[in-house]
Amino acid sequence: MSRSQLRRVAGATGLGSDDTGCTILHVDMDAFYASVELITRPELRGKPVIVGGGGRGVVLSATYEARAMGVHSAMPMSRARRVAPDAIVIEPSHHRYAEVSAGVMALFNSITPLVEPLSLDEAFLDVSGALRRLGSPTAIAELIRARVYDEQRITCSVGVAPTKFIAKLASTQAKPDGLLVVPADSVTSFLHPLPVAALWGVGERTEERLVSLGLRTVGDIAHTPVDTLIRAIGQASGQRLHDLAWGRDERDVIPDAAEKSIGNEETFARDIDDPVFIHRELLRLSQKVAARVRAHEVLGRTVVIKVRFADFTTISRSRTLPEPTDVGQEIYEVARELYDALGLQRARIRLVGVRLEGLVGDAGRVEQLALDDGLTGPSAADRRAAEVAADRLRDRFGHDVVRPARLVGEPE
DNA sequence: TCTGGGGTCCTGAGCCCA
DNA sequence: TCTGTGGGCTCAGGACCC
Repeated sequence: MSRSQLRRVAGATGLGSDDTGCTILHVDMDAFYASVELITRPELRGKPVIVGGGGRGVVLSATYEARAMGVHSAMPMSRARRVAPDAIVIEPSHHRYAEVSAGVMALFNSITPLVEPLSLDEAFLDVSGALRRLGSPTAIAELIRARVYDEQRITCSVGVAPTKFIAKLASTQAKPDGLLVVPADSVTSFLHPLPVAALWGVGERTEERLVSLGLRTVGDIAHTPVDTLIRAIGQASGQRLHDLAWGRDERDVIPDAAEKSIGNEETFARDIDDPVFIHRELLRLSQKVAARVRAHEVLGRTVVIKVRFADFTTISRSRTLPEPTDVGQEIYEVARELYDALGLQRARIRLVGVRLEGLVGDAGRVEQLALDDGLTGPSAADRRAAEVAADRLRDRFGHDVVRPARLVGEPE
C-alpha cells in the first residue's frame, strides 16, 4: 500500500461529503520548491528549510518547520535568516521545479483535458467529463493526491467545489496534505466567517479600506449594498467582491490561455547610477524578451520599461509601435529612448525591466520595407534573421554561446 | 525590516475622432 | 463653422496574485 492511501479521507474537515455538482478541483502542491528540494536531499526532512536567493532576494518557499518559526514566502531573505537562524538555506533550482511541474501537469491532463495551470505548482481542473470514467469528484481528488505522491514524492492539497473561487479557498484551508469538499449548499456558511482578505483581489490596501468601513468578514461584504462597495473600492472591484462574497463565480476552467504580455526585469546586487550599465542591461533584457516572444510565436506592439529607484519608488514608460515586433534590437531601441527621455542625472537605480504587451499571433507578420532599408545598416528583416539564427545556436550549444557584441565579456 | 520576478487587471487622464 | 459628447486608444500607475 502506498503512503498516500493511508492519509485522511475526503470530507474529514466536516463540511459534508455531498460533492454533487462540485466538478471544479483546485490542486496546490504543498511548499512546492522546498518539497522538490527534499526529494534529492531526504536528510533534510523534518528540518526548517528555506528556498530563496541570496543578497536582496526573498523567500520563495519554506518547509512547514521553517514556517512554524515565522518564515513565509515573499519575506526578505535577510529577515528570514534573522527569524530562523538555524534554518538551512537553499538556492532555487528552477529547471528542476519546471521538470516536476511538467510531470504533475501531465498527470492532470491524463485525468481531464480541462486543466488551467495558474503557476508551476497549482492548477484548476474541471472534472465534469471524467465522472463516469473515474468516479465522484472526491474520488478523483483522492486519486490525484495518491498519484502525485506516488509519481513525484511530493504532497498536494485539493479543494473540491462548484466554482473556481471556492475550490481555491478550500485547498488553502486543506493545507498541508489535505482535501476539502465544499458542497453547493454549504458555500455561504463556509465563506461568510472568513476574513475579507480571503477574497480574491483583496490585498493589504483593499483590506485596510474595507476594515476602515467596519467590514471584517466575507459575510460583512455580502450584506453591504453593492453601491457602497463600488464607492469605496471602484466599479469593477466592488461588484466582483460582492459576487464572490455570495459564492457567485461564473469563470470557466480555460486550458491554454494565451499570454497577454512577456517581460523580464532585473534587480541589481547594488544600486546603479551608471547610464552605460543601464543601457547594456536594457539591451540584454530586450534580447531575452524577444527570444521568449519568438519562442511563443507571437509579436508584441507596446514596449514598456520599468525603473525602480533606490527608495523603491517605481515608474513605467511605454510606447506603442506602428507594427508589432519580435526583434530584440527594435525593442531595445524603443526601451533606450524611453529610458533616455526620463532625463535622469546619476539617479540610483535598483531595478530595470522590459516588457512587451499587446501580443498577437505571428501569422500575420508584415515585413516592413522602409525606403532606406539596407542602405544605412541592416534591415529589420536582416536583424530578425540574425536573432533567429542566434536562437538556434543557443538551443543547440547553450545559452552563452552567442550574444550581442556590446554584451560580450559581461557576466550574465 | 527591507522589500524578487513574472504576470494580470483596473482606473483615470489625455487625446483623437465621428 | 462651432460646440458638445461619447467611444476608443494610449499611457502611467497602483494593486494584486503566485
